[in-house]
Amino acid sequence: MICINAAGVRIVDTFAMLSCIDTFDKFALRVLPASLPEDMRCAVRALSRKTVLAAGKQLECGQKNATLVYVCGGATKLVAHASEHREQVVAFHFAGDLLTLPACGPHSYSLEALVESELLTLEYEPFLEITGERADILGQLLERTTISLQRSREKTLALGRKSAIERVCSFLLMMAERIGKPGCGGVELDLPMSRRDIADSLGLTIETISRQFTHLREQGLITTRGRSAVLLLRMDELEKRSGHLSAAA
Amino acid sequence: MICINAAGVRIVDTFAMLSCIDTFDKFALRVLPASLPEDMRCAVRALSRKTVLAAGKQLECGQKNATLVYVCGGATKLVAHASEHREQVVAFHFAGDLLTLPACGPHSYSLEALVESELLTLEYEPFLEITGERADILGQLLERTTISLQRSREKTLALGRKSAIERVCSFLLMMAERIGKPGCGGVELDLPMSRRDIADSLGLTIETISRQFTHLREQGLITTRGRSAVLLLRMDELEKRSGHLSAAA
DNA sequence: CGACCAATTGAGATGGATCAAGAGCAGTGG
DNA sequence: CCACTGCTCTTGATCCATCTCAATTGGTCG
Repeated sequence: MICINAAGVRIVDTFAMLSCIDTFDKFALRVLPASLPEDMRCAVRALSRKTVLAAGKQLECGQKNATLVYVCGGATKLVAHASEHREQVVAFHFAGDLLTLPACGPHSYSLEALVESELLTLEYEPFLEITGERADILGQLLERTTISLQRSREKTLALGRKSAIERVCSFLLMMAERIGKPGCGGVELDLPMSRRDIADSLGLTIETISRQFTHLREQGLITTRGRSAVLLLRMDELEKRSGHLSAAA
Repeated sequence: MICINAAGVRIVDTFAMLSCIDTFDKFALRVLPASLPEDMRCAVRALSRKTVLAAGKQLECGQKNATLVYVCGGATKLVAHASEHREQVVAFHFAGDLLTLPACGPHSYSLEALVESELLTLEYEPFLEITGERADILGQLLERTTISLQRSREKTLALGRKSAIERVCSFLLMMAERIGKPGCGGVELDLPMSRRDIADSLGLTIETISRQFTHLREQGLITTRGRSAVLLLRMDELEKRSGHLSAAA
C-alpha cells in the first residue's frame, strides 16, 4: 500500500487501502453480526485475505485445510477434478455467496473465477477457533451451508435422472432465479460462464449444450445474443421441460 | 404405553416406555451437549417424535417445513422424486447420522427405511427456535451438514463425470468406509439396500449394477453371497477403478 | 416345496459422446 | 476500417456406453 513513484516520492496507495477495507467490510456486513466485539472482529480481519482473481484464474490455497470463501464480487465456479481432462463444476457462486472450499479428499477441488472476481478467504479451522462460541455466526454458516447442500441435492437429481433438455431447462431457471433480471418480454440472463462450464456443470458436452440451446431457440422459448446473453421468453414452457414437479401438476 | 391384556388387566408397557426414552437419549448423547440446561433439554424432548419404520416404509411428514431426522438405528435412503417412475437416491443414512429432510422445493423428498429403522424427528424451525442460541448445538449441526454437503459434492462428480464401473467402485469403497467390517481376506459388507437402490443412487439401472458386480466378481476383486453380502478382496484394485485421485498417483 | 420377487444374463435400441468441419466473435495490429 | 488470429460456439455424421425389453435363474419366506 506504500510505494515509491517515478519521482522517488513515497506515496500511500489510498485506493488499494480503501479497496481492501472495503472488501472486508462487505463480508462483515453480510456475515458477521453487528454486535460482534471489536477484538473478535479484528481477529477475523487479521485472518482474512483479499484476493482479486482475473477471469480464468483459480484460487491458490493449501489443499490440506478447508477454506471459507466469501465472494464479494464477480462470479466463480467450484470445480472437482476427476482426472486430467474430466472436470465437474460442483456449483457456481456469485457475489454475496459464502462457500467452503474443501480440503483434498478422494478428489481435489478448486475455485475458479469466471469473470474478474473479488474474494475474501479465511482458513476454516482458525475461523471457527475465533468465532466458534458465537451462535449467530454459526447460524449464518449453517444456513448458507444448508442452502448449498439443498442445491447440491437438486443437482444430484438432475445428473442422475434427467435428460439433457431437462438439465438445460433446470439450469436456465436456476440461473434466472439467481442472476436474472426482468427484461423486455421475459427474464434476461447474462451468463458469466462459457458453454464448457455449463457442460461441466450439467455432466454433458459443449456440443449437447449447444444443440439444446438451438432446440429451445427454434421452439421460441429463448433467444440468444452474442455468447452470454440469453432471454428467457416462456418461463412456463421451460418449467414444463425442466422436469420439476410443479410443471407436472 | 398402557393397555389391557387378554385377562382384562391394565398393564404398563414398560418396554415401549423405556424404548422411547432410550431413543431420545441416544439422540441427546450424540447431538446435545452434556451441559445443556434441563429446561432446554425438556423442550427439545417435547418437540421430538420417535418413529419406527418397517423396511420399505417412508417417513410421513408435512412437506411444508424442513425436518431434522436422527437415525438411531437401521439404515435409510433419502430419495428425491423426479416423476412417478424416476427416483434419485440422494444419500444413504445409517445409525448415528443426522440429516435434514428438506421441505418440498422444485422436487419432493422422502426418507425411506431400507431395514427396520428407529428414527427421531424434530421440526427444523422450532428446534432452532429453542437451541438457536447454543453455539455448541449449531456447531454440531454445521459439522454434520458440511459432511453431507461434501458427500453430495462427491456424488455430483460421480454422476456427472464417471463411468458405470467407476461409480460402482466408488460406491463400494464409500460403503466399506461407512458400514464395512474387516472380514476374512478383505472388507466385509452387508448391504442393506437392494440393487434398485444402488442403481437409483448411482444414476444407473439395476441391470448395469448387476453387470458391473459380475465384472468385478470375474476379475476376483469381490465375492458376493446371497443378495446383500459383499466381500471386497482387492481394495487397491477397487481404488484404481474408482477414478479417485489417490489411485492415479 | 412352491410362490414370488430380486438379481442375472442376453439381444437390440438409443441418447448423448466423439470426431470433424465450419461459422461467429473478440482482440490485435496494420 | 479491415484483414488476421485464435478463440468459442454451432452443426453434421458416426459411434458407443448404457438403457430397454425379455427371458432365466436364484434367494427368501410362507
